[in-house]
Amino acid sequence: MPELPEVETVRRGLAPHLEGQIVETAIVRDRRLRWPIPCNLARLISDRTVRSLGRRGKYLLIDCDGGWLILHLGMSGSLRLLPREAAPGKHDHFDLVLGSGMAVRLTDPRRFGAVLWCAEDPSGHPLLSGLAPEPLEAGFDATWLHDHTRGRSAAIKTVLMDSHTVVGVGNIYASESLFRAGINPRTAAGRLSMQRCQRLVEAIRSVLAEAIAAGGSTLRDFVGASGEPGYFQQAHYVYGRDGEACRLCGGRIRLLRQGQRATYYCPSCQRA
DNA sequence: CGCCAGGCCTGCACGC
DNA sequence: TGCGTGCAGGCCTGGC
Repeated sequence: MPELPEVETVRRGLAPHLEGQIVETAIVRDRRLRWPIPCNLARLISDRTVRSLGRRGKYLLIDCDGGWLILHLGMSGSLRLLPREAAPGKHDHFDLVLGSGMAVRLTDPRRFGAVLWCAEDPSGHPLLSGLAPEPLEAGFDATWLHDHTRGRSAAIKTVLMDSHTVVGVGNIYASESLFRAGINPRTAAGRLSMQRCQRLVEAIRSVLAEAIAAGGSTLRDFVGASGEPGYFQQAHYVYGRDGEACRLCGGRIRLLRQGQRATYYCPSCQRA
């Protein structure tokens, strides 16, 4: 479920509870995630101190002072902070038990998430080394997007969701960003002008930044027993609004299928 | 029951 | 033959 704003919200919510904490141990209840959780993870991570909680794309990176824990939430993952003795539920596959008496618990019904250990700087890890720039950092700009898309006939919506183009833009924010930029999702990526690349970069940045800001309002509930952190309501312009009226022009929002993923767009506001 | 779901890696087929 | 490219498959459970 989580896209970049949700992952960033989780990061911000957890960071103050993790940084400086000793990891007493890790509890693995079900290793079968996207890749198996390493058997020896508890031994690798026990007694280390968390230096910082970072993020690269949708990956959370826990710097454990001599090793990094890489977390990914997949489609259905969530992390909660709760008392370490709290009884685990059916899909609570992993706990990081902290010296504070709390635990960070991974819940993931579909098990598309990941918990991996990396002994070296994870920027060189195979999963991270080829990733595109961060959308909210300087490396992602119109020049990059323009250069990166030259000669490509694939639809811009598909290209946006490719982590070699920009990280963190999932299905929801791809549709929302293209709407904000006024670009039809089927437009061939290679045919976007520099000006339209500029508009799209700005749209992606603002959509993500607003979603993160909205997520911030849920942080106060992060430690709550009922908390489902990382999920927050956002007023979408197109996503999930098939057949409804466009908030700008009143026309019908349409549903399209691209690469087996749903794309929502307004045919009159978004031109090729 | 079938279909759908916010991710993302892998492998295959294709065209140059 | 080798590359870039673009699909489709696969991993899972839960909800409608």
